Amino acid sequence: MKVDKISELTTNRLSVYLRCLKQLAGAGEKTVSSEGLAKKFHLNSAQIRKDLAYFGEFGVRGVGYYIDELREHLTKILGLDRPHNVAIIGAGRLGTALADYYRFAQSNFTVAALFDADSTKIGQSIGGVEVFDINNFPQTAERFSIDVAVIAVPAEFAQSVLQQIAVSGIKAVMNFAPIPLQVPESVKLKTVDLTISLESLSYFLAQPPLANGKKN
Amino acid sequence: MKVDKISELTTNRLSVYLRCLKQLAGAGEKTVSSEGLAKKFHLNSAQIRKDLAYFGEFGVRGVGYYIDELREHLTKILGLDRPHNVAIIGAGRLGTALADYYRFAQSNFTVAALFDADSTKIGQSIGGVEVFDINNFPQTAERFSIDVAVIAVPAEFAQSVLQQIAVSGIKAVMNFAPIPLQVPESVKLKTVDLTISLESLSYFLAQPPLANGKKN
DNA sequence: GCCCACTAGTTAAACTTTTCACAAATTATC
DNA sequence: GATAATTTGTGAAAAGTTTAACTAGTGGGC
Repeated sequence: MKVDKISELTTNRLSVYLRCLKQLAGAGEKTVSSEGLAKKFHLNSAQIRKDLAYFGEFGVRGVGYYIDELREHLTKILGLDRPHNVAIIGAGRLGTALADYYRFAQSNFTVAALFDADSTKIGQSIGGVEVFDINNFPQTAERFSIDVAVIAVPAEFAQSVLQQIAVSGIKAVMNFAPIPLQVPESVKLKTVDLTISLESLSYFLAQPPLANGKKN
Repeated sequence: MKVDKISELTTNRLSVYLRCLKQLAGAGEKTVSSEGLAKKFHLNSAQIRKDLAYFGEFGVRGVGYYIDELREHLTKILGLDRPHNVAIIGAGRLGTALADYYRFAQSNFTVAALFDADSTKIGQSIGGVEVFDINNFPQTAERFSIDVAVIAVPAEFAQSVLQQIAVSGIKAVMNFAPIPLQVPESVKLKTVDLTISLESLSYFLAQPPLANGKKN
């Protein structure tokens, strides 16, 4: 089943499937059916099959999926078979926390450099990662083979930082600044907005509970 | 336009609109049209109108929306007209970083308490917020009038923490643990998965750039 | 080697979300 | 007060996503 464009919803789920497979492999399982995966992790089996079928025929009818084999496929599809070097822009509270978080989440992502505009921070080492001058981003990014940037600066600086990142050829950016950004053609931007998430919970709390007990 | 259930996509956008309105108000604007908002923040004007119309007729035809008035409406709809007390479960790297982050993001959310199972952490004060024993969650949550909980514990503990939270009557939970959770009926769970976000960027990098320059 | 149980891949239907397009309402202008 | 210029609110179309149902392989048991 070949298709032009794969939805981001699908690729996000591939990450989830991969994680589930790791868990099953850890438990010593050799194969798993789409139904088995679905039951265990509260997913829909048809959706799993469909998501996987976009990329090839990985399963065996009557058997299911060989876990090790499917893990390899997904790892490759997601580009996790090679290392990625991450730069975090903004060595403030959030930036350093993210650096720490990703450093200890064992994965193919290495936080290779922090960047800041504050001269008192530049040159410091935070958890073994040096803070560089944001104005030298292009050279430093090249030196460390950065391919993913994380924006963790205050909202008002996010747009100009994004521009700086973009011109130095970075293609993948994760943004934590709570502000809509104008995204250059060349860049894939993924925004995580911690404020929106909280406010959406607040909305839920503000709703009058339904009298009939129907799910909201 | 009354409707049974409001989509979460809609309520998330309400947060965005509210933020845009704050910015416009700060710039001294008095009214704004859906088209004006859309242009300025890269949204779709019909969608803005529709999202707002779910909750009432806030606009004036021929004029647009009165910014102050609409802000008040949205603030109320999102339940941001009253304070919320947040508990963060897990006083590790991520938990403390989030506590810090939310403490300084000026908003109606106050991080009132941290919780952990590690006895060496319990009793400590981190950024002015005390760490309590997770086993006393129900009493402590009651004492601080907690209405939102944030799960920032390792994946393997997330499910049991969620259960503990749920039984003590908390209705809104934000989860940072990268694992699918079984959610009790009474709870609204919002998961933010920092790993999936990164992996989805990795997928993008792994894709061969399209020869015809079509957008991917 | 044939049948049965099982399960992937796929087509089609159902559902959700976004976008379009226009009638209805409002203000400014003459 | 009629006319033109706006701009909302909304019904309908379009696009996208999920779920269900079905077809076609696969392997084990006999």
